[in-house]
Amino acid sequence: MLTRKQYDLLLLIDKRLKSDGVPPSFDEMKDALGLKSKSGIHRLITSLEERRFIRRLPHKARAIEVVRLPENTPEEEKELLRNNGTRFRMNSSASIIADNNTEIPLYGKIAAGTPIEALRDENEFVSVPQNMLGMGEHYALKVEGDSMIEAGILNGDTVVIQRSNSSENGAIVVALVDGYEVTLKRIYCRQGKVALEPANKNYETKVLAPERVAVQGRLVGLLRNY
Amino acid sequence: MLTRKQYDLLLLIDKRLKSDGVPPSFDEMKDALGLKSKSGIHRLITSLEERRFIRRLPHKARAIEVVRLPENTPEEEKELLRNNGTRFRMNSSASIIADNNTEIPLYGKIAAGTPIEALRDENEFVSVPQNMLGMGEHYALKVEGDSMIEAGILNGDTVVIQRSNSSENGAIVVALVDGYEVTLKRIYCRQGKVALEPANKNYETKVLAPERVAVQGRLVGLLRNY
DNA sequence: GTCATATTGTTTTCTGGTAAGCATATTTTC
DNA sequence: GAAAATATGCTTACCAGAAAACAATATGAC
Repeated sequence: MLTRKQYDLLLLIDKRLKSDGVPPSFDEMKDALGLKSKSGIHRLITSLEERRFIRRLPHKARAIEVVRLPENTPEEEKELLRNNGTRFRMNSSASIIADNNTEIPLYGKIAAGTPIEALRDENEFVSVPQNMLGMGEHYALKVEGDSMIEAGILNGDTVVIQRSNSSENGAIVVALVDGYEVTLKRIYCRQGKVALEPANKNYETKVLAPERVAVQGRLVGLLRNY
Repeated sequence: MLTRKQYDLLLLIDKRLKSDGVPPSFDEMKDALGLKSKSGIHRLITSLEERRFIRRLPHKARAIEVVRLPENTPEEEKELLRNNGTRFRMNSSASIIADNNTEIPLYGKIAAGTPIEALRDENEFVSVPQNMLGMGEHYALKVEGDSMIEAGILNGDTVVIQRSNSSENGAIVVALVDGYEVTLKRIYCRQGKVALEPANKNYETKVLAPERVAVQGRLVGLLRNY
């Protein structure tokens, strides 16, 4: 996940945050890593941000925050981290990864009849209360259209999806039909067929052969802003 | 996240709050940081407010509150903070967990026709994505009943309310009627009367004299778990 | 009205972050 | 093993923001 330099820099920032409370400036990082210019640091920082190990405010001095540390931190280092903050361990070290990972990627929009727009590389994220997340991988989609309006899912809502290939009967899922059309629908299995049922009288339930339908995830949460 | 000055000032305010119960004035802060003018303090305070470390009331003397402390306060200082006072610990540790999720109090349930159950002292909290919150104070309510179902607000949903006494026409608000009945409704002002309109054909719009209705807050967000 | 507190403005200085260009390792891929 | 992609190193230059100082108002408290 990280290169040596990126990793070293991340640990440095984390260390400094814990010892001083203030993150190092680019110049200080430059010195600490033994570089002669800041631009290298700039690129490392950019990578770390892209990979969501740190978060920052653009154009602000020392506006860096460590979001998480890499999982594979060597044992000795982990030991160190652990001893650094026994009581407040929740915010230090890798435990963050497990329970506090509250940002999930926003993959795009979903609407009846149109495929998801591929936004994945744009690196957009949505923050979600962690109690909304269960096990496994989650992502978010923006709902477009009114096909699920009777289930209280409105145009513009953000839905939280747990990645999964299976589904219980009657669950609301993200389903891929014929490999290109993605919809958010209630799913039922009836006599060897799969029914995708919208929650809007103006739309029709589609009954399809199981081969044509691939479940991509299960609806686990919904967020709406007014 | 913070520069040295910002960080020092934040700790100073926190310390004074805990030892005296009263935040320092601008002048006192100026002296404590060894500045020769208050304007610097003003700017530091502004940055701290921007970054949501403190909250303040405009035009009020010493109206500063510490919302949270930086994630990576050095251990010794944290130790101090822990021993000094529990006052703000809930808040700070809560937001430490996940910077992007703030915890707001869950005051109880709200339903057409029945008052909010007072849960306030039970100290229940709900975590919400920070981008759902605007300025001011927020709280959460659990929706009971189906009176707003056509607005996509279902039984069991959690609504996020921004405390406020006023409202725009057509907004969904928490309204207190005759001092005892609390409902979540769309509000309209018509010819000197106030209309509280449910989003369900089976319920009726109430038209009341303005004196009988007190707006308690404005709907700003909604959370649902499946 | 007076005093203490807050807000706003301007200027200057300096630190810190951004950016582009080019060179050099290092890793990946075929 | 060579080509390609990625990561890193270094330089220079530029610009934005942080900070300090001083001044002038505005506002709330009493």
